[in-house]
Amino acid sequence: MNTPSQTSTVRNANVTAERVELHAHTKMSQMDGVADAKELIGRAAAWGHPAIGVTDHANVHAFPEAHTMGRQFGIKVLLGMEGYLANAPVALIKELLASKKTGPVYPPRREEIGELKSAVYHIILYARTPPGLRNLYELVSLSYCSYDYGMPLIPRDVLEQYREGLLIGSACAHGELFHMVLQAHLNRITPDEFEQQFSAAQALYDYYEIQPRANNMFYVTKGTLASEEDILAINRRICELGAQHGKLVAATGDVHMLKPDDVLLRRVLQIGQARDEEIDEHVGAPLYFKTTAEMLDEFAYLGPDLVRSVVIDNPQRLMALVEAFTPIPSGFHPPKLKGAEDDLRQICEARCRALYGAQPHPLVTRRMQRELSDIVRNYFADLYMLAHKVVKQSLDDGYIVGSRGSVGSSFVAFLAGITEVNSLPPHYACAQCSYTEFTQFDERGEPRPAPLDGIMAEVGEDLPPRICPQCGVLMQRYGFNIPFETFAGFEGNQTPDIDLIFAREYQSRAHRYIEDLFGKDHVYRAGTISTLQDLMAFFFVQKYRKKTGEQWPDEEVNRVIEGLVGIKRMTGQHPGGLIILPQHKSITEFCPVQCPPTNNRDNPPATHFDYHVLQENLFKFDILGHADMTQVQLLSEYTGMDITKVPLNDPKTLSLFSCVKALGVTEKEIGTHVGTYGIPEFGTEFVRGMLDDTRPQTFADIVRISGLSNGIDVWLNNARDIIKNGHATLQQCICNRDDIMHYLIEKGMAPFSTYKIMEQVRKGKGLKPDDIMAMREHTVPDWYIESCQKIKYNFPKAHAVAYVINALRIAYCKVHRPVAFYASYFTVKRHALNAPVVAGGKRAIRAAIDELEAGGRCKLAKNEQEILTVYEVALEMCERGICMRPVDIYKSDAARCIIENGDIIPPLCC
DNA sequence: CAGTGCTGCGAGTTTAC
DNA sequence: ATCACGTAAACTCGCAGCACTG
Ligand SMILES: Nc1nc2c(ncn2[C@H]2C[C@H](O)[C@@H](COP(=O)(O)OP(=O)(O)OP(=O)(O)O)O2)c(=O)[nH]1
Ligand SMILES: [Mg+2]
Ligand SMILES: [Mg+2]
Ligand SMILES: [Zn+2]
Repeated sequence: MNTPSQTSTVRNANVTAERVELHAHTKMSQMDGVADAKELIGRAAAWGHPAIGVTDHANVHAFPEAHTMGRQFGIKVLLGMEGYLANAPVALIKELLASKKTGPVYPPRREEIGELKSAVYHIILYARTPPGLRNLYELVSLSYCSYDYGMPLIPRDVLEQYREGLLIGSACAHGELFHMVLQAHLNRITPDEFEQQFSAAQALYDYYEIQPRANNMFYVTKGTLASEEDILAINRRICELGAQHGKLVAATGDVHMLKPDDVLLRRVLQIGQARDEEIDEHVGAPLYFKTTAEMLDEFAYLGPDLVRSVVIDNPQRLMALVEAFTPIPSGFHPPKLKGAEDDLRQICEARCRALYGAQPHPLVTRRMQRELSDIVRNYFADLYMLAHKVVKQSLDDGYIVGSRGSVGSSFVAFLAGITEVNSLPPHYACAQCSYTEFTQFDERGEPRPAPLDGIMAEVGEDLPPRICPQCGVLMQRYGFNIPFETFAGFEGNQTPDIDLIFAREYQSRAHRYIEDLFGKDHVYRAGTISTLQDLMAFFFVQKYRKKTGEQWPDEEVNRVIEGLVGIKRMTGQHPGGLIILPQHKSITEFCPVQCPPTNNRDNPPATHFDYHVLQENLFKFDILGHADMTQVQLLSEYTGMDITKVPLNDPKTLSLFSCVKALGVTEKEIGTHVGTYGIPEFGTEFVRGMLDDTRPQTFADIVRISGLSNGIDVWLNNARDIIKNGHATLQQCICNRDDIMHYLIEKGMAPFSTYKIMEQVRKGKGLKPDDIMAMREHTVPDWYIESCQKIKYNFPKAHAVAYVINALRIAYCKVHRPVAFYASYFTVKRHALNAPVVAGGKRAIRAAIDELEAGGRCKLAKNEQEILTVYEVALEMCERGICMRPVDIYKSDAARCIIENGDIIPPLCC
């Protein structure tokens, strides 16, 4: 027979109609499937198949990608799943689940499924209609949240309840119907019993599946069946039963890999992860995606008419039953808070009056009004108000909140207390009479021909002192000069998130507060999906080769590794992202949910899809934890000062970023040229090296260093060389993403296109050819274009400013309240603090450092690296004449350092 | 007293901001 | 000698410690 080539990527000319694969696993079939969804769907399209189904084990993770790929390749993709049907009454299943006396059901052991396992069958569930999709999402959610017994089960009763809109197939040899036919074939049940049981069971199904003989050869290998002929007989019998009960029979492949070569991938995967020697023979089965001709050939034994209907006609008829719909409803569906728009306006106006008086400077009013209208138009007012409420609650609870991310670009966010970053251009404001003066704009808000008194400072913190002309007092200095568009874009077409950081201890309380505000069923953790990466794939290959003794050429090793990368390992939870639904929506309209496993039972359930695919449709609020907040809080307690009120333009504090003098030690004593050990984000070897190279003197330049020191190829291979080669100064380089937009607008480019370029570059996607052309036309120099191409990630200026603010607060204490600084530092780093060594003083610390460095410093494990860093800070502390005492069982606190007579007493845990 | 199960913790891995 | 993004969170597994049990 003329079989079309497996590797052919073109439509097979020998058949007049093509089959539809109705049973296919992708890499999302946890550690089982090795077929990439894109490749699978691409191949189905290339072969001219009118559709393909995606049916992963117990999950629907692949839906969004599969749907997108279907569109891309112009082929219908059926959204389905191979579930675990639990053929037992819900009550019994619940009893089994509860039978573990105490504590969580997790983690269930495989062998514990015991008696239940015999009643668990595979079953194919397709979403046939939109309500069917919703039901499928409900079933997935229930299987993970209520019926997870090692595998997420779907009790039969529950399935009946959510039956509407589903298209149900009988699945593989592990399916219920196949199992019954097998029992009858082996005479383990009488024909009467079979007749009765089968009729009852089959009512649930829309179609029966038969599969190639190779899929089920394991029954022969294991000895359950005598020969291949038995497998064929069972398939013939299933066809008869289909005719008898008026159900379609479809030939399906139970695809687990794209092509024959990839059978090896699945074996490597299986052996790689096997705990013991239980290696399933079945895993060698050739479950690759089959052409129409191959399937016609395989099932030829059914006779010419039947083979055509099971391979081509029936699958096509089933495919036609499935309606067209998307896995996630389109549009942005943000949550609502009653009266948010008015409340936000009022809050902003009140704050504005407090800072800038009853008649604020026109620039201030204009910026506020422009932002507010944008915010309202894009349905963000409610989200601002939500953030405002969370911040307020936290402050009321006595925990400070830090700002983070691009929201700091919004002046309204500043007025609403969501960020500490004032994004206006640099200006003076009198605390007494509210007189406001911008250096770059006149009293009408128009650009000045020359800056006020020639003041060139780029941000408020760098402004020289100035006396209010009206009342003669020193004025406040504000403004970090950040455009709103870095957050909101130009046409309201992007959906940014809002990021807040809290002390770690408060993070979960903030989460709970949001749950209370919107109701538990409207707040979900963003879910994540972890997949196999290169390193583990390589280990799997090693293990396989060791077990089998096979030698492979390098290309084969690489092929297998590449093939294994991206296979789903497990699902997880986002570090702090909460998805918040509008009141009238339910999560299963968008995706299923799953419960947090093991220790995190208090966390809200997580979305089954990751945030990436939900981003355009639902709002995410990032409530992150950060040690900085804990440290600032501790510093306030140790010093009795409000650390958030500390001056940010103190020369001694700023000098830490360029020399060690303010610490009263020599470079030699502490082993570095700058004073930023222990200052968050500025203390690493890399960043200290940058500071040494650039010696920043101003707040603005420290913000630049912050941008340059975060992300690959921003400083090294990029800005550093540009400065060294004399193409540009530090101030002209791309330091933060806003710089790009600012520079290109200045060059005369259209604002929206500069925004798009900025977004591309900050995500590491480089420039499009069109962009490069446009940039050249506007006389953008080559070094600038190259720099854009290299950047892999770039901060927004607002984020850099927020973090520099925190760094400077901590640095202020390092200079002026050193004991409190070291006490707070060691408290936050207590997991890496070896108190006995540090209490031993300089000599002991030096010895410990030498010991760690003896084996070569880049060889150090991650935790050893952290311990080393803590030693370096400890050494500096000793050089400044501050001592750590040994742990004191009477005086030491459980978790934090205590200060007594200028000495630090470490916590008990150290 | 050995066996069992629960609990907490560190290491390793991945994702995310 | 080395060319470095910094930091937070979650999950799995294995192991040690401890209480309970037959
Ligand atoms: N060092 C470092 N910081 C990051 C990275 N990704 C994100 N951050 C920090 C800086 C971001 O401003 C902040 C918040 O991240 P987001 O994902 O919310 O992005 P951002 O707010 O910048 O932009 P957005 O408007 O939300 O798209 O977290 C990274 O890869 N490295
Ligand atoms: Mg953000
Ligand atoms: Mg974010
Ligand atoms: Zn005044």
